[in-house]
Amino acid sequence: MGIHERKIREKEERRRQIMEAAKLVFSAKGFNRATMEEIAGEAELSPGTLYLYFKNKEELHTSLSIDILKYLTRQIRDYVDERNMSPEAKIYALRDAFINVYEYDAMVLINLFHLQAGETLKNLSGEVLQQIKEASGDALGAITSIVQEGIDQGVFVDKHPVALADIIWATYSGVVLWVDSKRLLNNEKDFVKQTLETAFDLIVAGLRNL
Amino acid sequence: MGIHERKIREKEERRRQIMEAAKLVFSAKGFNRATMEEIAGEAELSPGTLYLYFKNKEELHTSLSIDILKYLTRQIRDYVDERNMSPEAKIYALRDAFINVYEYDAMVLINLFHLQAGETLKNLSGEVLQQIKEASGDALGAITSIVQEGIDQGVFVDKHPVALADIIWATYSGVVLWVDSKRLLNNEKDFVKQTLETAFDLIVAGLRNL
Amino acid sequence: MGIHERKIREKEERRRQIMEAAKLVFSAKGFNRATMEEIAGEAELSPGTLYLYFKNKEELHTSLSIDILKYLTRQIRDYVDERNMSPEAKIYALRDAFINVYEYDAMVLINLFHLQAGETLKNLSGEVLQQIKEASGDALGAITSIVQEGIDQGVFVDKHPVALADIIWATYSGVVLWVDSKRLLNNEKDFVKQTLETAFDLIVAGLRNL
Amino acid sequence: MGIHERKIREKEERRRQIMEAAKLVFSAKGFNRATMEEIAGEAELSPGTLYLYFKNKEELHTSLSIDILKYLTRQIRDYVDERNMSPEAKIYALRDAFINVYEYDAMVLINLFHLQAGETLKNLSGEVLQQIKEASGDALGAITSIVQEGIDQGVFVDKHPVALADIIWATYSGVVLWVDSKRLLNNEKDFVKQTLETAFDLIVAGLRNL
DNA sequence: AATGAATGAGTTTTCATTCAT
DNA sequence: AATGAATGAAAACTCATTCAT
Repeated sequence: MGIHERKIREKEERRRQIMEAAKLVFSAKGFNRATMEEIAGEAELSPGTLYLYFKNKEELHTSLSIDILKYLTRQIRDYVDERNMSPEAKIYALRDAFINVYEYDAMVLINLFHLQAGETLKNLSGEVLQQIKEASGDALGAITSIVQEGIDQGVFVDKHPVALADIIWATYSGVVLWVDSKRLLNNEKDFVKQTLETAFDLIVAGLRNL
Repeated sequence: MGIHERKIREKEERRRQIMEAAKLVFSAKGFNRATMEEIAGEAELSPGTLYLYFKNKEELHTSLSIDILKYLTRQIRDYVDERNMSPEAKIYALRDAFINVYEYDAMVLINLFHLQAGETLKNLSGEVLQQIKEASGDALGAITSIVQEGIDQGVFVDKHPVALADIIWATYSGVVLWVDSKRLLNNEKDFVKQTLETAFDLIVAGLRNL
Repeated sequence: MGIHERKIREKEERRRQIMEAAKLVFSAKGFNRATMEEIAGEAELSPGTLYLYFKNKEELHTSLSIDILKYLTRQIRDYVDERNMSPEAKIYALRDAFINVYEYDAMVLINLFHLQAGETLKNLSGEVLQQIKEASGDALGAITSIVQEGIDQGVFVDKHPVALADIIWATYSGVVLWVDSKRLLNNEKDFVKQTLETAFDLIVAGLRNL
Repeated sequence: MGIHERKIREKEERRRQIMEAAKLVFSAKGFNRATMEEIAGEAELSPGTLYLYFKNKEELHTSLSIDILKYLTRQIRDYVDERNMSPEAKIYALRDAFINVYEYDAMVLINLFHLQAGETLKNLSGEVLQQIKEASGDALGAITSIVQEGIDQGVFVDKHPVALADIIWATYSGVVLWVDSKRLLNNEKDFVKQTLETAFDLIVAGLRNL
């Protein structure tokens, strides 16, 4: 491995280190109350260094979301590309992908939906907005494909597949956020998994039997 | 009408006037970028006056949410209390209540879900938190009653009614937020109504046929 | 008693009522943290009414001080005008006047010395400044007379009587403020009386024996 | 000198620079009318920078007082520790320490007594209150030692030494404040030194001859 | 590459005072 | 005379970002 590769690798590591710190701080404080100084402290770096790796606070925040979106898309694609599955089984596989991603990094996923739901979106710079748009377009596209397949095979109700994908996505984000908020409001335990399972039973029954 | 009643009425009117202005500004800018000065300007009042009616910015913001939650609860209760309806029809009525409320004041509803989803919740004072908790407890309770009735009559799938109510609520908020975010991201038009209709078809089919 | 006299009497009563409330609030909060609204509340009047009796907050505060200064001056003069006392006895009588005034209304006296010591003095309007100047000039004058008499009779050390009066006054205010501050800092009990007694023993011994 | 020492030294210098500016502004305007912006301007720094060195306005103000209290305590201790002096001479030395400190920095000393006398004390945070308490405890303790020594040697009147120290301190602060206030009220010149000299003649005579 | 001290724009909130009723 | 709603100026403090070292 040449010196050049090592440099690149080190740089990537440093990026990770910052994102890891940012994840913790954003999760604990939310976007606005999180300070770059605290993130820097958490990453054991100085504030100035953060700006060598991320253009600004917003971009740092968004990178977390883009990351998880890409991870989610990869997971979904894996299932979609597997040929020998019924559309119905694929929806359940989608559900498992959702649950996996949630369990892989709940904090970042919640961050993503906060971003999607919140005022932050309004204030995003065009460039970053574009990135988010693409990444979420990919994820939605993957879901749409599954639904489309089911419709094509006559197994699913014949509605506009994009609308159905929207509903699936909305249910996913809605459940994650709502359970998180109930956790905060009532100190309830985390029951995202169970809720998603029931939700998908409903969805599948609906898709099939409508 | 005595002088006392008129005073009270005027005071109430002034409160409304401020909330109306706040609604516009919070919707346009989000909580953080909205300034009390701008709200005051919109209400054609001085900044100081706002503080005669609301303890602080947070409380002003939250009263909007509590208001819409109460309005929503009233709407739902109206349907629940009507006896001659099948549970299934009640779910559709619930859907219509949701759509009504959305169409009555989309901006405030989105605000509510932003609040519920967002970091704001973390920073709310105990007292206000309690109010929100109660108001959303009421709404959820109303939904749970409907579901319970359906289960009791053997029409709906026999799952924990609170979990089902959670899913309905999560779908509602998820759809509203997601469509809003697609509108922002892709300049798409508002299709909350259609999406909710399809979503409830799925939900009802699910509740019935599971 | 005519209607006119009653009106005047009522007016005077209302002034008292306000000053009584102001005393409590200024003592509890200090000049800056005390609000006109709180004083009004304490007096069971509306804020606007205060301005019918006092030009502004400052004047209301200062009236308290002028009042106690006048009361103090009257007390001192009573002793000075009594002929059959040795200068030494008069100094002790002065001490008793000081103690009396302190016990009569410690809060207002402390207020006076705060005013005298504090930044408030810098910001007083010319007119009010003049009033304070006169009132404290009167009190100091009375003290000076006593000292002068002692010097004239050859009983007291022959120093500039104004300087000696200053020292007596400074000791009085210093003791009152310092004991008050020790009370606040260390939750000690009020020992102004004892301290003043010892202080005057020292002063008298000094005036005589120097 | 290493780079680390230089940094520390620079930091200390910056602190001084801010305190110097604060001293000027607080003296001219008093605590409340002084603004952080003006202090920053005087120090040729930006407002934000002040907050890197002092938690808030109050702490900046109090550090001035704590500084002068420590300086005063050091001065007094110097005299107390000198063995070959009569208690009486020590009291005169104390007087000179008082005068020295006054002449060294009258403005800050007046500020200290304002703080001690004023409403500020009521609003101090616990931590700062503690610091002030300790610093003034030290100063009072040093004075008490001197008095104690005189009592032990039978030269001074046998009264409670703490009470005597209180009187000395009260006289000091009373004289400084009263002369300052006469200066403000009557445009008189500064005669703290003379007044303190006379005051201490009285005190010493009193301590000895009572 | 990393630092971290300095910046300074931006916002909430308070409260003495006024004035229409 | 009394009210009390409305005013609006004023100031502390925060924090993303820069840049000299």
